[in-house]
This record gives sequence, structure tokens and C-alpha cells, in this order.
Amino acid sequence: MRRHSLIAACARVLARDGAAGASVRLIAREAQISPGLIAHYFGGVDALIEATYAQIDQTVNAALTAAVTAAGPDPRARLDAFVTASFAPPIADGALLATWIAFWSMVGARADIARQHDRQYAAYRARLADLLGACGLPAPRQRLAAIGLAALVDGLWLELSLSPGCFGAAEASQIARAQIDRLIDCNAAAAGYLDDNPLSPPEIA
Amino acid sequence: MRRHSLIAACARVLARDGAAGASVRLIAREAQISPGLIAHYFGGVDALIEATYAQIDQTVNAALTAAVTAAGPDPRARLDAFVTASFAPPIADGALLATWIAFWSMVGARADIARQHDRQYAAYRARLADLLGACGLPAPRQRLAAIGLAALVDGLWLELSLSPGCFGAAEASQIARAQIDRLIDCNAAAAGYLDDNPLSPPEIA
DNA sequence: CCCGTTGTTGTACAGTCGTGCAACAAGCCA
DNA sequence: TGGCTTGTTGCACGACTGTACAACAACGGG
Repeated sequence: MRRHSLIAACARVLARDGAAGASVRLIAREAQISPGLIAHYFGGVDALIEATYAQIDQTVNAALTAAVTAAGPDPRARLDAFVTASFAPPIADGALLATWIAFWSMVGARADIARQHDRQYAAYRARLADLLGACGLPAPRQRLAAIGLAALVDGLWLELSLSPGCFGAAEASQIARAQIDRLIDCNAAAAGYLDDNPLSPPEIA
Repeated sequence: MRRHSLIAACARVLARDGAAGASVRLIAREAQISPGLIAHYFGGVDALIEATYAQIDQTVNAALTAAVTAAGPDPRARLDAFVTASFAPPIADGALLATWIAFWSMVGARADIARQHDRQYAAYRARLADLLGACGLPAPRQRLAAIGLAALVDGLWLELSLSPGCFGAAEASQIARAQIDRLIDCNAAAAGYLDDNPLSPPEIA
């Protein structure tokens, strides 16, 4: 209970002040408790940040699972829902991006954070590979396709959150779905998705 | 001269200790000078980091230009050289990633940094759009294609630098080139590029 | 009632942070 | 040689950092 409110406060501070501001005192003030308590519950600020990272990852996975489940049984619809949800709240969110960047900044310096990142990202890619396999992508192609699709979605998500004025969530989703078209069936008439006129296939209409 | 050696030292510290370790004293010790000097040359540590970012961006652009120029006149070869160079030194480098992440972490908090990021990324995308246009991609498709390709290359570069054990530079280049195939000519027999057997087009050979 | 456990506080400590400043070295021109 | 500019140093300052620890409140079982 207290642990949970401390994690939430840590996430808020990370979002507001970045990695540099994630100090014991700031987090404690945010959670309206005394600074000593975070040592009492987590043993140190590093463990709190680590727990916050795990919690954020869990939130993202829950949101993705909900979107995929709501999409019904059709494999392609599930994959589309996965990427579309990646560009909508609560995933495409400034606070979440700031938290994630704070973690990336620790990967280079701390081995335990690096290991946690590797684990989480491997699970993310495995999930994409499963969804791609359900759409009929042969097993030998799944690994590289999942790496590529994960990189595309991540890159779009990053830039979408970093400078929101350049392109929109609908366009990001459009780009990702066009790539999925090409991954699954290279001969699909999907080129129209990449025209600038959004949300309508111009060559057909 | 001294400015240059300070920028280099700042990049080394950023690479070794991450954004959190980029303190005046650490950078000064790395450059083997007194802490007061960095205030004398840059007025503050923020300006030094900003200058380091500009220098890194310049290095990246120079490396990309060199790769494209060395590729000769063929438009497709130039585009391939662009993405392949994105996954090789000096671009795919821990120091560069750490500096870049440090800057991303400031985008949310500082408006001038956000503007600098927007400018640099727009130039990057414009460059990709030009290369795509030279390969015959119609103008109305260039914008979204450039956004998607930039996101893919960025996502691959990020993960390649963040956890180098998962996939290699050759595989990243392979993935990116396969997407370019599909962007330029959707009917190209490019599916083989996404097989797991690296560096050879299995369906042909 | 007492006692031990648990939750919680506040503070003390040693360290690092960025910045400002007085002082010293060095060149350079008059 | 004198004086001025520039490069460079090292330290003092106040604010901040994470951790450790003694002390106080609350509470349930004996």
C-alpha cells in the first residue's frame, strides 16, 4: 500500500523533473511522507526506481493486453490494435516517456537496470512475434520481423511523444499498419497507406 | 582548442557515467583541468552539454554524408549506405547514445532544447525524403515514408546501442534495407531478406 | 498494565553539486 | 620594464544528495 503510493510518487517526480530530480527528498515530498520512509520500504532509492520501472512496464503491458483482447479473435485485427494502442494514452504520454528516458539513461551505467531492460524488451518482442505468427508469418521470419516492428513502433512512439507537432497518432498508426501489411503479405495493395492523404486509400477511392 | 577538449571530455563522461554523472567536477577531472575552467569557457554545465550535443550531431551528419558520397551515384546504393552507416561506428556508439539520451531527457523541461531537437530531426527526415525521392518514390508518399524510415532506423539504433547482445549491426541493416525495398517497390522479391539466415537472399540462391 | 513489533518522523553526517571569486602564471604590446 | 589581457587555478559558499539512526506514535497479545 505504502509501497504503491511511493512508486506512484516516484513516477510523477520522474515525469516532472527527469532522472536528475529523482532524489529521496523530492519523492518523499511528492508522496507527503518523511524522507526516511523510502529507505525503510525499499532500502534505497535505487531499488525504488527499479520497482517503478517494473510497475510502468506492467502498466504498458496491461494496456496492450486490453487493446488486443478488445480487438476480438481476428489475428490481424489484434496486431493492428496492438500498434494503435502504442500511440494512444496511457502509452503515448509525456510522463511515461520521461520515465522511460530516465531508465534508458541508467542502462549504460548500471548493470542491474540493463538486465531488467533486456528482459522486458525480449518479452515485448516475443509478444510481437506471437502476434505476427498468428497472422501467418512463417516462424523463420518472425524474429527479424518482430525486431523491426518493435523498432518502428518504438521510434514512432518516441518521436510522437518528443515533438508532438510533427505528425499525429493516426499517422503513426497508419505507417505501422502499412509496414505490417508488407511484412505479412508483400504483394498486398498497401502502398496507398503511405500517401499523405490520411485515412483513405486514394488509389482505390 | 580548450573548448574542444572540454567537449570531448564531456562526451566521455556522458558515455561512462550517463546523464547523471555529467557534473562539473567529473568532466573537469576527465579533461585534467580545474573545475572553474568550464564555467570560464561555457558559463555553465548546461551550455557545455548543449555544445556537446551540437558537436555530436555534426559528427553524425558528417559520417552519414561520407557514407552516402562513398556509395557513388546510384540512388538506391546511396540510401543503403545511409542506413548501414547508421548502425556502424561512430554512430552506433555508447558515448553517442548516452549524449543523445541526456538531451532527450532535457527536451521535456527546456523549450530551447526542444526547438533544437525539432530542427535537427526535421533536417534528418528531409534528408531521408530526398534520398527516397531520388529512388523514385513519388513526392506525396515521401513525407510518411521518411517519418517511418527515420523511426525504424532510430528504433534499431537505440536498441542496438542499448542492449548489443540481442541483434547485430548486420541484422539491423538487413531489416532496414528490407523495409526500403518495400517502400520503393512493393512487388520486389524482398521477403527473403527477413529470413533468419543472415546476409544471403535464400529464395534466389 | 506492560512489552514488543511495526510504522513513521526528523535530524545528523559526510559527501557532491554548481557557481562565484580572489589570486597567480603567461604572453604581448607600448 | 610596466601594465593589460587572457588563461588557469583552487577554494569558499550554500544548497543539495543518500544513508543511518535515535526517538516517538500506534497497536495487538500476554
